[in-house]
Amino acid sequence: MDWTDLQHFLALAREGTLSAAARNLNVDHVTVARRVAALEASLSLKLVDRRPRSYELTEDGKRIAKIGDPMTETAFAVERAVQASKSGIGGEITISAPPSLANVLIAPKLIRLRHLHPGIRIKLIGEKRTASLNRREADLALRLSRPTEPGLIARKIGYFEFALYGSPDYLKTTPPHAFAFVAYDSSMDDAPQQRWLMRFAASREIVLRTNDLENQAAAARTGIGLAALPKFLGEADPQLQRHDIGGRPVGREVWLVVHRDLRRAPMVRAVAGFIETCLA
Amino acid sequence: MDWTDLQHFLALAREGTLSAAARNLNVDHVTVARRVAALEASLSLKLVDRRPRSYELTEDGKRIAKIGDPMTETAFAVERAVQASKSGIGGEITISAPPSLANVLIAPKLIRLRHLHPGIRIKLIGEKRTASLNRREADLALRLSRPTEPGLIARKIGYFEFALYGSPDYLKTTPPHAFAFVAYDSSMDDAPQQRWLMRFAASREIVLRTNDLENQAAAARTGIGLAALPKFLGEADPQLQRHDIGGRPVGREVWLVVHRDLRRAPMVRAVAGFIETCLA
DNA sequence: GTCCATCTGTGCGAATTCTCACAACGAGAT
DNA sequence: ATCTCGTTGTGAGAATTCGCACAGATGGAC
Repeated sequence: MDWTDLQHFLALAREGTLSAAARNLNVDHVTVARRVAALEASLSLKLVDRRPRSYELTEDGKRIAKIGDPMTETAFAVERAVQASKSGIGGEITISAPPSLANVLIAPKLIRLRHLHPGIRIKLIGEKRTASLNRREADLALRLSRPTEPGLIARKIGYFEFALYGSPDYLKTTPPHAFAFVAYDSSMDDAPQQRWLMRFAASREIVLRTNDLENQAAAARTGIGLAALPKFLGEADPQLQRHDIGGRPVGREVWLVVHRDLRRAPMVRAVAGFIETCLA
Repeated sequence: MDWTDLQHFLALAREGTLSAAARNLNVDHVTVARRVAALEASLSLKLVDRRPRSYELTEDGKRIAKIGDPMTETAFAVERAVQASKSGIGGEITISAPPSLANVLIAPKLIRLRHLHPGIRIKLIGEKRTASLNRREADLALRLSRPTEPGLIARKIGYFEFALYGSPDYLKTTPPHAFAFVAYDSSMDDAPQQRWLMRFAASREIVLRTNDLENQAAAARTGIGLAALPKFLGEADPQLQRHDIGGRPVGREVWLVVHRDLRRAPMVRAVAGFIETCLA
């Protein structure tokens, strides 16, 4: 049995479509189709039903995929072990962080990291979707809450508060009872800063909902209303002015997360230390 | 990371040499060498030291091999699951058995099995070395004692006794105090039939030691001395005559062994049932 | 309806990979 | 000493595999 064939089949089983599996494996979708067909031939067992617009696993295929799935996990464990084995500081390291943190607090300071360790190549992923450290989509991650996945080690390395910001002109001309607001869309309704904003807004209007914090800031700058922004974003922007309100301010913790297997890797330690200084 | 590269590296780590790994994987040794080199290149990590006459794992290589080893086990589990998934009775099935059992009790009757299930292809391995059912070197195995490996299911399906045999002429002309004996070599000193023979021989001479029971039988036929042979071998041979001695006879049980994962596979059940009738 | 995005299937040329044959070398047996 | 067996290394040709470009088809948005 060809292991690569099996790898492609497992990717197909996991992702659901040839194309998604192909993206996942960084190959052409045709290759996935061919390898799955080759696996079926070598096992003399039908694993998928080829429907006009989709591949569907047969019962046998589902069973095989379930049994073979641990191979994927082990393969990732091997990759982590490899990364951990690398003694020198050099090569590529991937950092995942919420976009705003990545843009404002990390990216501008990366030049210093390059200066400290010239051999290093940094890949910074600013994504809302939390990258999986288990699957080695990233070596290090910044998160706003303590992760619960097993195998991950998290350290609280920072804290930041939110405040309401609007354009100076808007704040000067608009009475508080007429404030309009900019918020995340409803998928973020559980986030503390969103609840905080909603409670303060009460019955006043939400004029814009967007998932992107930069968009919220941009909207607030134009004078459309008030947005809840991290202070590290709002204070640095001359086109935004803080509007203080009473009560307990809301804030989020910043956690630095690393997989247990990579904890001791020199490069990971170096970069983790650097990120801590960024947030100090 | 290429899974096939990893597979080749794991085989090398397990087998110790390029050539042995190549045999194990049914490829050329050059292929193993290249794939291991490719793996090292893609991981940027040295896994083996290339010495003039051997490959030796580096510390990193040992660690990686240990971590990746479960992949091999899972791959075998997949193969077993595939075999178990095959609904019809057809295709190849591998049976492992001690050579004498294979030759005398199984092989002559296989024609009947073919008759019952024309689609079946049988691979009968008569080896002293017990094939690993876990690694799917065989689907079914006959053993002379209950196996202890986890995951295996064993049923006692037979019992046979040993007796001493020599050529009729030898037994007629030789007084018991002058008997000479044919035995297994010392690697079999723990086997019940060997201990039984040795105790009876006491100080009398062992003139031939051979691992192969057929050789023992052939030697006994020529009149060199007495050999401890299964009755199913000795009684059927007109050139051999039993020499009864007092005391408890020695015998061995016959166990039919199958991996838990294959227990319910139709073809395995069919062949297992057939083998039981062979020994009934 | 039309457009657009997404998915799978096909044919072909290019790149890669494998096997084969041969070589060199050392260990152990005779 | 010689022979045989098993090991790794090298080079070349053959076989395989892959990616690309394009096609067809479907569902959703407008």
